Amino acid sequence: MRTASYAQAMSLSMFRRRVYAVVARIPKGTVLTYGAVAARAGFPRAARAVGTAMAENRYRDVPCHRVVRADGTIGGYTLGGSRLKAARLRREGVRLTGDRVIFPE
DNA sequence: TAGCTGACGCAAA
DNA sequence: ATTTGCGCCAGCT
Repeated sequence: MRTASYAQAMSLSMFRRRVYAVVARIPKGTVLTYGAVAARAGFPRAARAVGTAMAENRYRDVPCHRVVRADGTIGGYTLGGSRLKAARLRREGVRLTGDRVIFPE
């Protein structure tokens, strides 16, 4: 099932609360890398764990498709595959070349 | 407590 | 451009 908001979730670890809070604020049309999310959440070396947290995200207000790899490649997308993830990003205005994100400056 | 598993990151080959 | 290897870490068994 899919809860409306991560903020209402009652049994999330502190790590995931912070991570989801960061992802929830990523503006439409922009992206952050897994590592950047980890750093902003206060766990600078937990990029990998952020990936796991995204893979298990169940909240509508956590736009996990806006989190991509540091080298610009899309990264995974449990619901629909990286192909759909790229499509959603393009639809939001994110610049891509093939399946690679073009980071602004 | 000890292992194992990934929507990762990065350097090296 | 790819692939491999290794370090990292939270979460689960």
